[in-house]
Amino acid sequence: MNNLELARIFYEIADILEMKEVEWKPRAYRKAAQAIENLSEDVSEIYKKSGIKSLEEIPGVGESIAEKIEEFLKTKHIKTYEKLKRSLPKHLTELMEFQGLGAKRANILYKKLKIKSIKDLEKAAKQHKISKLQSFKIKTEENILKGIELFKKSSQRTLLGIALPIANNLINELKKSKYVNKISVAGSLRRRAETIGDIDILATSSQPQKVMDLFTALPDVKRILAKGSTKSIVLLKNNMQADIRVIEDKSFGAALQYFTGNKEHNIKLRGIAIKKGLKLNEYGISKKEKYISGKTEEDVYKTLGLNYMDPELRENTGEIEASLKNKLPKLVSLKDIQGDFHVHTIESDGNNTIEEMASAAQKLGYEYICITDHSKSTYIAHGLKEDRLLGHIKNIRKLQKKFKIKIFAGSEIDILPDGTLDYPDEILKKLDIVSVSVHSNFKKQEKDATNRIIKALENKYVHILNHPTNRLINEREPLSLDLDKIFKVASENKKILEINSHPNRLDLKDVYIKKAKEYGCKFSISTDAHSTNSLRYMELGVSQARRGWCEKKDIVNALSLKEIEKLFNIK
DNA sequence: GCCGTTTTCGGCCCGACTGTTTTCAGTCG
Repeated sequence: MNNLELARIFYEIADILEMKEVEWKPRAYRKAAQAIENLSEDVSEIYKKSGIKSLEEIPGVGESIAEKIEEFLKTKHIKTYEKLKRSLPKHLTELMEFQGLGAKRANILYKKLKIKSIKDLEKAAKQHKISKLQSFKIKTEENILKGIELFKKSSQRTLLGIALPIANNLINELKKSKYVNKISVAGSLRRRAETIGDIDILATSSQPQKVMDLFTALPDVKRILAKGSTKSIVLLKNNMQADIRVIEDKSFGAALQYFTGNKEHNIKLRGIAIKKGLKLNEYGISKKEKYISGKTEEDVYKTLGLNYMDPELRENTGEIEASLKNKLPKLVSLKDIQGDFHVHTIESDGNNTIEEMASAAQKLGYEYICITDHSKSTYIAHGLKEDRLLGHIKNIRKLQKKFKIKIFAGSEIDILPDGTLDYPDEILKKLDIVSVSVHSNFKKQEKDATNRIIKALENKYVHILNHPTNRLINEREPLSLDLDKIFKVASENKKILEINSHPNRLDLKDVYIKKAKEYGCKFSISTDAHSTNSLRYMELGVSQARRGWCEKKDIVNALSLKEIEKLFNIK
């Protein structure tokens, strides 16, 4: 749990140094912060291996930052940081988070008007003090006032599951135009990050201006934030920002690569290009001003001596190195998925019947589905007591006769605070597939919380651990867990970890999936659907599995029905 | 402050848009 705190500190150090007009260091601190943020292992674990030396192996971390990490691990403080913080007013770096204000202009505002926070900024703008400054005119003041309204509303990133359909809608609208040739989403959305800052769209056209007009007039648009000849930015009605960029056909691949990012991935690619005497930008790869390639992303990677890599991998977490060694994973895809192991019905807190869920799953082309209603302790969700569960199982067996799709009888069983399960073993024996979840006592200390889950995983009837960390994105912190220990136990006991596809959950999350995979764990990608519509969340879970470098062989519900029956010993 | 198959010193991604501007700096992604 040190990584996020350290990343935050290093980002702030970067901001403070930038305010002080220190050159280059801010970039170094940001690079290190980003690397630490994306680690799949806690820095304390890395430090345990061989101290400062192993810390320096983190890309972007050198001697000085490694020492600061050590200091933090030992004392929970970093003296340089405390000192830097004291040298500026408390909230000053908050100004840099404001759209349109960077270090330079924030600094001017502070020096000339003593503006130290967003609150001060709002006050000064309302009193028209800003437009009186020599280097700030009326337009800036207006933009600040507009920006404040937005700043209050939308400090949170949007869930992937919400942004994706909105973006698809925008793209479908634009596709209708004869002026739009090729079009795609780019950015973090194309990489299928769990949350999205803004929607990036890339298109090709011989008439970019027409596309700008079209885009800024779409029905979802609330306000135009910028409109140029090849690039525009709008604010959507749901307060998300959407950007479009239009280029020529011959640059589509290069631009798509460029705008998909992420930033660190791109910087590394450009480094590779430079070493080969090439220049890489959004228009293509060139040598001495002469265009070489850029029509497709495949061309771009090939020219750089790399294999094509799926967007979900492009986070500069080893994919470029893997590509150079021809060791990129062949990622699992939605069409590999043969069934869903986690769905609810009206018997507990779902909205549809067993028949409706089974029939919807059959329509998706699945071979099997597992009905997993809640166990008795989740009384809020009408969890089933033993007698009701036995009746439920009987009902499932009876309904099977009406369906081609295999309906497994399962249950989402509570792991009680002491690690025992909500049903006794005699009941578990009667279920085809046993999956277990934590639904209470979220605040336990790491040791207790970890032991609670490990005890459940050691039950020989348990097959799957659902939403392992129990986080809700933007809402609830994950359980405090020693995940290394849990992954180790899961792997040794051949227990399956769920990748929960619900937009709010996406749990396990990408970096932990990758880590668990290294421990040899297998995964089930499930929707936790409470209605037939939500079965479609599967693509979100698959995208996170892909971000965790999973191949078909890592995913249990990519197995055929026969293989599943063999795996779970179901007769 | 970091980094190295051009380098242990001297570089550090690069281009669009806005407005502070009329030839350029600041900010963003």
